[in-house]
Amino acid sequence: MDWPISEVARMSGVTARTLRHYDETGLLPPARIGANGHRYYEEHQLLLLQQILVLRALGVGLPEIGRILSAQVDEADALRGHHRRLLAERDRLDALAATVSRTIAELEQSRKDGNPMTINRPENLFEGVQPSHYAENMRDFPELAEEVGRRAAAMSQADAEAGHRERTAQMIRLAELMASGHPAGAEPVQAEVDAQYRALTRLRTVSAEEYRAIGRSCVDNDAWRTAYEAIAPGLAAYQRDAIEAHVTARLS
Amino acid sequence: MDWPISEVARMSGVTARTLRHYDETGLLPPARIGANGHRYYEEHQLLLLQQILVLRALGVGLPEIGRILSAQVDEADALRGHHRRLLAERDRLDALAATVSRTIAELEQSRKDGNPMTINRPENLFEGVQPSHYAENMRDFPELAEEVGRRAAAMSQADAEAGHRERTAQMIRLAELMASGHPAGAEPVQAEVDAQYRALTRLRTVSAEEYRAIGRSCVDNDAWRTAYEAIAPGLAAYQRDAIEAHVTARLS
DNA sequence: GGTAGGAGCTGCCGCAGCGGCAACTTCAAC
DNA sequence: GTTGAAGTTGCCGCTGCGGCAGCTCCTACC
Repeated sequence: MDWPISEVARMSGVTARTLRHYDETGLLPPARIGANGHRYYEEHQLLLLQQILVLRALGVGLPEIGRILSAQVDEADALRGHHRRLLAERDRLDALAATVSRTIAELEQSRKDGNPMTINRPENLFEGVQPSHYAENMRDFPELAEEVGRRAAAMSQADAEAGHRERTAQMIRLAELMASGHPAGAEPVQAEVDAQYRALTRLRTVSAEEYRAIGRSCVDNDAWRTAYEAIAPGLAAYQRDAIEAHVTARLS
Repeated sequence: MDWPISEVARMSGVTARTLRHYDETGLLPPARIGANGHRYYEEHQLLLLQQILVLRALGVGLPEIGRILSAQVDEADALRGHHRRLLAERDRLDALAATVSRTIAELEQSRKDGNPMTINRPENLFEGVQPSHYAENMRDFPELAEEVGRRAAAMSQADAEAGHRERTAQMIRLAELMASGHPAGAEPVQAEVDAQYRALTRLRTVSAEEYRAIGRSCVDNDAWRTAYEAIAPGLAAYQRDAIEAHVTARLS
């Protein structure tokens, strides 16, 4: 069973032009090419196309998609990965919708009050806008990521939201300490980090060297750094230094 | 209270380059420009930027975004519109995730069976991939759209899914009638359309002329036509003709 | 008062991912 | 045998920025 290009275009919703483009660039060659030069696709190509479109919907670039598909050993495993990422992206949109909802409420409130609308925490206007672009967040700590993933799957929606709010609150407390001039090694900062560390060890034992690596990731990992810097400039490095100091002072 | 470009970039997560680009193209000029040429943004600009980023996340092009923002009378109303579209987009991702999930199941089933994986309905591989790109679907029938929207909001997740499946089943039955050679005016086709029409009138009274217009929309409205054509080529026109015949034969 | 570093500015070039032609061939059907 | 739909290969163009270079500015420190 094979299909000509127009049928594949109809079934998948992409244009024939796009399919030709994917052939030209080597991303998705057809199963065979007729003596007349026409392209014919089989089931395997449809499965590949599905993956391509899913990844594209997640904002992955075509060259990167090509690498993922060619490096792929188990198709079902790969699909499970895509599935996870789709759900994460869905949650991001959910968060974005919640942000918009909050903005509406603030807008109406200020309209009722008559004051000209003053935004208290402008950062909050943009929660959920960061494009996830195939978040390979925790690739440096695969086991930890797995553990966290398993816990997250078991959590309810409300629990997940509460967790997220708590982490944000932690970051804001840290930002305030930074703004008020405390060096990273100062007592109140170290108390915060200690609380963070103990929350982490409740999940799993973390060695001093591992914790130091996590601290470095606050700056080195793109996604994490962005999250910190969105709260306040320099916060990522501040968190890293605070962890550094904590490890030196209390874990060695 | 105003912020320099780097602060806005940090808070919103976009680059300063992007903000300059939005100024150059007139999409988002800063609140004021200092004597030194530096750009400064105030709260109103942050609110506009939020809308720009939300719309961009929905796949709306920058020129279109510009038109929407300038045509906007009530900010809160506009935000409510964006909010609805965000939720719709989230649901699309949900559908896509479900499709992937189903593919995984089929893949594992065929692996257990040992047969080389045969796809029964290849179309099903691609449910949810059509980019919604600011679906202005029912703009031709604003009242009907509103009614449907209100019902949809009151429905549970399961109800909504069931409704979607039923509509898909209708389309497939129609496609089979078309494939077996029945003309659009033939009895079994007309029976289908009659059932559709009666389901519609249960929601709201629909005049003959209105129903004819809905029929034309199956072909003229991009989103609807795509949905029909994804099932079978020519199905959109077939549905339109069937409605046309139904109106002529039974509603006049 | 010099100067070093960071942030801002204005160009300008380039790239990804196609869309939209044009010009030609092929296929299926009547 | 003709005709209309569907296929092919090019090539040009667009969008939405990223990434420079080259310059100005401001602040801070010595």
